[in-house]
Amino acid sequence: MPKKSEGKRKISESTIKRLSLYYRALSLLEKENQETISSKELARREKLTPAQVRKDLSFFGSFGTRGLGYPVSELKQRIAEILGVNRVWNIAMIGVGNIGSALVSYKEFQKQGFIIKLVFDNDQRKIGSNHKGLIVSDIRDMPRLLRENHIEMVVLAVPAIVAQYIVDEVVAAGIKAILNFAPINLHVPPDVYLRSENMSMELEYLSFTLTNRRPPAE
Amino acid sequence: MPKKSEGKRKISESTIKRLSLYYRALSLLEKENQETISSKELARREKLTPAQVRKDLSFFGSFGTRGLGYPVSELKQRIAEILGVNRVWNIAMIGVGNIGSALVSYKEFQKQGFIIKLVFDNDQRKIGSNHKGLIVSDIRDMPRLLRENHIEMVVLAVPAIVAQYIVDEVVAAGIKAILNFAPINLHVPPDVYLRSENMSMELEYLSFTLTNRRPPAE
DNA sequence: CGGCCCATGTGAATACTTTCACAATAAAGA
DNA sequence: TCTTTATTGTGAAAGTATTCACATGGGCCG
Ligand SMILES: NC(=O)c1ccc[n+]([C@@H]2O[C@H](COP(=O)([O-])OP(=O)(O)OC[C@H]3O[C@@H](n4cnc5c(N)ncnc54)[C@H](O)[C@@H]3O)[C@@H](O)[C@H]2O)c1
Ligand SMILES: NC(=O)c1ccc[n+]([C@@H]2O[C@H](COP(=O)([O-])OP(=O)(O)OC[C@H]3O[C@@H](n4cnc5c(N)ncnc54)[C@H](O)[C@@H]3O)[C@@H](O)[C@H]2O)c1
Repeated sequence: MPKKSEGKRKISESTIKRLSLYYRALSLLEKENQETISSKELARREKLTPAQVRKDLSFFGSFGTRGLGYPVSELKQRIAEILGVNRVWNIAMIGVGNIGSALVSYKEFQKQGFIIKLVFDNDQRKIGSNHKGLIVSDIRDMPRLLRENHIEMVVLAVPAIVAQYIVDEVVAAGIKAILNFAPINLHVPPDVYLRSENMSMELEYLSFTLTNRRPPAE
Repeated sequence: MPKKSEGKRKISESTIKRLSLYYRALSLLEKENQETISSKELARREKLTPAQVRKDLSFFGSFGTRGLGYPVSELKQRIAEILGVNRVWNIAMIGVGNIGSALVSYKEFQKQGFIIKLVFDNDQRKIGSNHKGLIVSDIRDMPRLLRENHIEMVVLAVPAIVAQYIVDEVVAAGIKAILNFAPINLHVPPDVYLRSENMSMELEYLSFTLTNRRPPAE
């Protein structure tokens, strides 16, 4: 019997990220009609250890069969439930510039159930224009439109200088989950979940490793 | 005396990422003409603990003055050296679609010393066209052009299905650092540094937290 | 239907990261 | 010059995450 709805299971960030990896791997395996997969093979594909895979899954229950492995479709379905991706999420994009447009054009999000229903900007030339089937709304109508459209997540693609201001408005409108692309440290109340993508940080990470890598064996 | 060039100092991924945060914070402080900053204040700005800040910096030397704090400009300069961003890095973008174009248009990378010198595609309609002052090159000329232009990092913005193939070519051309945007697990030799940005994973993380958050106090 | 095989599930051990707590010490003011 | 004050730098402690290692038990073959 799966031991769900227990006390305060504290799941680590790394475990959640790995669940995303497992989910992606299982989706591929399902397409290939593979019926079961062992922790060993799943670990190999994602460059992890078999124990790591089993431990991660064990936080949520016992999904495998000893001697056999995990049933691909069933495990995929269970992870979808855990991640909350067995449903549709309505999303609003704020800022339809370079990165905002690229994200709106990206059809994969929609396939995964992340539906961009609204896009906002404050540029009069953009408001009212058609972006991949979506009419750009005026940022001033945001609070009302977010509520009317049952938006639960917001993606922020505005200049860093206005990002905190916009976040405050988004929070005031009752949104609890924000994905931010502006390279700035944003402040939100504790009940609002904020994740930031920072591409410069990744480039700096590469810069660090290239700069500090062990010199090639002499 | 700073204890650099010691044995096998193993710096953790989290420490390196925080160095990026400190660097960004120090750049802002420098603009505001602030001369010194304490670990306490730096920690407050980046939502960390003062001990964390001091410990991170202590891996690389002693940069502060007891009773006073750290000299802003000097510390910024030292972190730039540690991260390897006190210089210019030549970058090639592969794939000039939605996301590739957005990144090429982004002027901040250039300001930080990450210079996109070449862009590649395999679409005949795109090859030869002008993208923000850069002529799109034919992917078939990649190995030669990467070498001729002293490219040291490659950003990958091609469809997932061709990503492994392109990575193999990039590795064969001698590149040791790759930033990948395709949502797929790429395999590279151990001396090649690969980082991946996965936006779906961040959305799934938000989905997880919204789904599993403690219910509002009753 | 009995026994062997194999991979799970999980406590315990290990490894890694963060925080604590305080001695050391530079600056500033008396 | 001496005292006070503030903040660093760092071992040691506490807290997390990962890996080990093996008992457990379902599947399958004979
Ligand atoms: N383009 C990239 O590749 C890239 C990479 C990393 C980070 N970023 C970050 O993403 C953000 C957007 O970058 P971009 O290149 O798309 O910039 P951009 O200037 O092309 O787009 C920003 C958009 O936000 C809109 N905007 C400005 N103020 C607004 C407001 N108050 N309300 C609503 N909309 C407003 C602008 O009209 C514009 O359409 C920036 O913070 C940038 O630093 C971009
Ligand atoms: N657009 C987004 O917002 C977004 C978000 C997350 C991830 N991604 C990922 O980034 C990658 C690119 O996405 P996109 O939306 O820009 O796709 P896109 O189709 O707009 O662009 C891909 C580009 O790569 C080029 N290309 C294809 N095969 C090539 C080859 N063999 N050699 C050189 N160039 C080749 C295409 O001609 C095209 O210009 C994809 O892997 C996608 O999953 C995109």
